Amino acid sequence: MSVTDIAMTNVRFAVSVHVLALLAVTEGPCTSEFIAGSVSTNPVVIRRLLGTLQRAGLVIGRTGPRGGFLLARPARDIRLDQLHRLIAEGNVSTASHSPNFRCPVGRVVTDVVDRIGTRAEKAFLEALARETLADVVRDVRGRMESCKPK
Amino acid sequence: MSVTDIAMTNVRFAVSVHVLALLAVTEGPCTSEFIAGSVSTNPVVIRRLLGTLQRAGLVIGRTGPRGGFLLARPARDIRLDQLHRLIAEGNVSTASHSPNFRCPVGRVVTDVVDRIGTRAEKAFLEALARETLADVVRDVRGRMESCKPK
DNA sequence: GCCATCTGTAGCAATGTCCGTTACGGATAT
DNA sequence: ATATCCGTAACGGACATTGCTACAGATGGC
Repeated sequence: MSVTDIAMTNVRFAVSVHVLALLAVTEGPCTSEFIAGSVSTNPVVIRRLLGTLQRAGLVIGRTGPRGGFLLARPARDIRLDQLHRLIAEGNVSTASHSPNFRCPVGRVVTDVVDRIGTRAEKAFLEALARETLADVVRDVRGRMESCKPK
Repeated sequence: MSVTDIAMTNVRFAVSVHVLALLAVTEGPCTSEFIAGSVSTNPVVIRRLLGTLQRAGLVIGRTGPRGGFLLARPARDIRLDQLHRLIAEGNVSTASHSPNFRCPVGRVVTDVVDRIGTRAEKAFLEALARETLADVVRDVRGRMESCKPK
């Protein structure tokens, strides 16, 4: 994704960061209803999103009373580029079209566009890879302190 | 852009690169119908897209017989990041949601996500900025030579 | 001046994606 | 046992984008 597009897709990334930070800050498991309250959405939306993260091994969902979601690993072992790859799968920034192959330009332009997009997307993900969830949590905690109503 | 295509959103960037390369390679003005033939789409779609590029000063559209579209500047003066900014306006990678501000995490997480997205988007655009339309055209010409049916 | 050519744009149907919601089955602490 | 909570299917609505028709306006060639 990327920068290119991502209208709604990016909301999913933002929500994912939000939820993971919430799980890191909170002690004990968080129910989808509690999380949905913080995100301002529906619990099912949260369960759907965290289902993806659970299959990737980032969180654990437990059913039953006292259940909810927990981080599956320490925050410093979750890199933001991994998260973005999970969430934005398929929404590459340089999605390409299907030109007319009988035109000499159309026949080759797809490869050129792919090369450009791959390079830019790599730079995007490398920037995300420089930060982990632990960095995010540190930032969140710092801002929570400084705006505490007291 | 057929029905089976995956991400529709970023196709506009790919088509823009395609069209600009076509304009650079072709001598004289190109009609929207000719361009649409190369892109495999409808002439109106081309006119809509090139309308945006025209307002940004990248191309010139001339009405009437012998009319069509021309590049408004030399290819080396069109950087790909400018093009992407034009096309993907609004679809920034930093799209964020609207959390519950009564939650201490929700209250601050938007700023954190914005910071992350801005940084990654900057890296994306800087990668694009390293290339101009002239580089694209050189690449296209090279590939046209090597796959010429002869 | 007349006319054929082309852009510029509005309007509309079709398509696809994502979200929010309801509903229900299954798992599990107590 | 039972209340709690996840997992998932299903459905409607909101929204974006594309493809298309139609027509007004500009313009070069005769």
